[in-house]
Amino acid sequence: MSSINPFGEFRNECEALLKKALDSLFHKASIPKIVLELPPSIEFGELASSLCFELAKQLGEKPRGLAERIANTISSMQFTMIKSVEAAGAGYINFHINYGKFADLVLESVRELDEEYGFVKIETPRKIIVEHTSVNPLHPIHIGQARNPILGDAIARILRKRGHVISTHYYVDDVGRQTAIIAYGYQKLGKPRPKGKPDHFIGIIYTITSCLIEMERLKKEIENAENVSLNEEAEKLKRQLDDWLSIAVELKEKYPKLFNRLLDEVKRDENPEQTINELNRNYEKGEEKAKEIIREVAEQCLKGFRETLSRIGIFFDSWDWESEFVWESHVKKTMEKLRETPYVFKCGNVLEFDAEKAAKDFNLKPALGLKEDYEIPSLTLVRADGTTLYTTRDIAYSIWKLDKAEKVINVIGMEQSLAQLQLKLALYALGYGKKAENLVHFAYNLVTLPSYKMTSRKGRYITFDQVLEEAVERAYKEVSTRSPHLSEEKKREIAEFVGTGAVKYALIEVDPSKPVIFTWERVLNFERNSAPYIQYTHARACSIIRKATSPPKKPEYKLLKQPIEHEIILMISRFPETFIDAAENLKPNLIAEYANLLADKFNTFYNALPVLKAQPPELSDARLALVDATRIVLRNALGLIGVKAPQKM
RNA sequence: GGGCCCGUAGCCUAGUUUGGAUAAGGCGCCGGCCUUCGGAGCCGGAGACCGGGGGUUCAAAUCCCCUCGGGCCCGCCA
Repeated sequence: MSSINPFGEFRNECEALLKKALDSLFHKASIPKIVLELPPSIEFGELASSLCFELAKQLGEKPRGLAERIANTISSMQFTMIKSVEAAGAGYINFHINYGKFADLVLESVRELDEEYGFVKIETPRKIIVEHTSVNPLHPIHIGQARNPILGDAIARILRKRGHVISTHYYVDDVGRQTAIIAYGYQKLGKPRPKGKPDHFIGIIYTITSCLIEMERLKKEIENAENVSLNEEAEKLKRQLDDWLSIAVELKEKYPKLFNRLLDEVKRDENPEQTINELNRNYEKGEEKAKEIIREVAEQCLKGFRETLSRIGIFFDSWDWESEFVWESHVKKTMEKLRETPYVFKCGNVLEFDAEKAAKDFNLKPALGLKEDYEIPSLTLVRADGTTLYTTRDIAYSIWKLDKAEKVINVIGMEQSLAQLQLKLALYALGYGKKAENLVHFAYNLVTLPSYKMTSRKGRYITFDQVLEEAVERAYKEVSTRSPHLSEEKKREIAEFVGTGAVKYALIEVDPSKPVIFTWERVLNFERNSAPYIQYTHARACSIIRKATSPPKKPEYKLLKQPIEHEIILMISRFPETFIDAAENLKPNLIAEYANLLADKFNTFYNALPVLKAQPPELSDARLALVDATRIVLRNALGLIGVKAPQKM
């Protein structure tokens, strides 16, 4: 006897009995929809219904009386998984589980299904593209961006286990002004070979170059503004310039050689702005020289990204280059089609998309959760010089993705909500409305630093590599004090999965819609961070199993009578429902929370009750099965969020 | 000015989609545990008018309206 969803079996039985009782007692019309809820405490049973409150209103009777009648009716019926049904409180009906039978079902199911326990498959699997990370190849991945790969990877893992066919995509944003700027700087330096990690090296060049370029640009604009005596405007620009000047001082101090060389080179160029724009135009055209230099820079960066991401077990099925969509005319064709719709208008030499009109014509505001009187800003599609903008190219890319898959989940920060909305509306305008419904913007809130705002353009950031390094280093010290007897190699290995696990957990445990303020304390304090705690708990369970002379031979599950044992069995039985919830609502944090709670309960059990030395042997065997099941569920849960479950640590 | 997101003990968070019983964890604080299988652990305690005000309801942290505080967006950046 085994079940992929043991708690579901209990739930079904309760529902069926409740329905039967209601049908026999009351008229169909007065019966409210049956919903069973999880009671706040185990003393109220494992499932409960509050429908008597509603029923009472309909019938003009007291809820408590109704609850008693229903409970009595059910009690006279036949049931298997239920121990008792009681009326309670002001009018609740509480269902209590028969733990003797239930423990048998739960523990046998977990141990039999093992690596598949909990992963209830969806009836209709779909082909889903999860696009995540997609950090621009200009600078290293910083901690503000690190929430993206971790969430994206967890979502992909969860949906895959749900039975969907998942393909993870990285969108390489190699087109645009910013890539032209870094390529410009790289070229001016004579294509230097990177010192250290390539993305870090590129990041430094990028910041210095864009700083120098911005200062040049601002100086000219200030001049212009003063010539036509726009004093207020000039003041504003001067403040911006001051900001960049202070950054220039920082950069010059940190990287004197690179800074001075780039400064000389930029000064020698009569019009750097023009050179950069030309490079950008040439790249969009697919001109060989531009291609060579920009691709070289981008590849250097991606090499660094792959290094970082593979360290934490994140890989991609596809690397999609934005430039390919330009060169292969996807963008051009999409633009041509879009121009034929009534939603594109000219503003000088600039092409604009009328998102507001599209939303109105297709009556999409209610469905998109927008107020009717909110006017959606228009989106610029093409610059005066004929080059395209990011979101324009993203329209073509989105169509490509939607052609390849039935559903597309884009993991993108919530600051891009408006652009994602405009993109979606453009798809409707193009006649892709049906497909656009399957385009999901998985938005997450920002990771910020308490002291200053991270900006990659200004080079003010903490890199993800730095965070991982610190975390692993700190874990190493921790391991060394706790287990000094281990070999150096072993210590390093443990430090690696503890440190990276802690970082992952810290970024995944919080609801993605909430902002996270990054502090070293938050990520590196292993006393408070739950990943090492859960890993430790798992290792503890493994340790007991190692010490057992044999697998449980004749467990007598009826002997598991302690409340904490019941709580663990119940919790384990609910893993499948938690998994479904996390998968259907894209909430990886539920898994993190679940694993932590299960670990808590297991540690309570561990401290209170003996396993191997328990008497009689049938009880010892039953507890051993409980330990084994907990081990399996902890491992399966950690696997969903990409955290290693170690046998020892 | 408009739009979106967030607000729960000193601090970090769960619970809000689908309203139900005593608002749940962790950190920190106070007091205990060499109890056998791993102390990255366990047990106990103090600590919250769920940002504020109205409303709907038998029932509101949860739904509606107003309001305050913080963040983000409204670019020929991405």
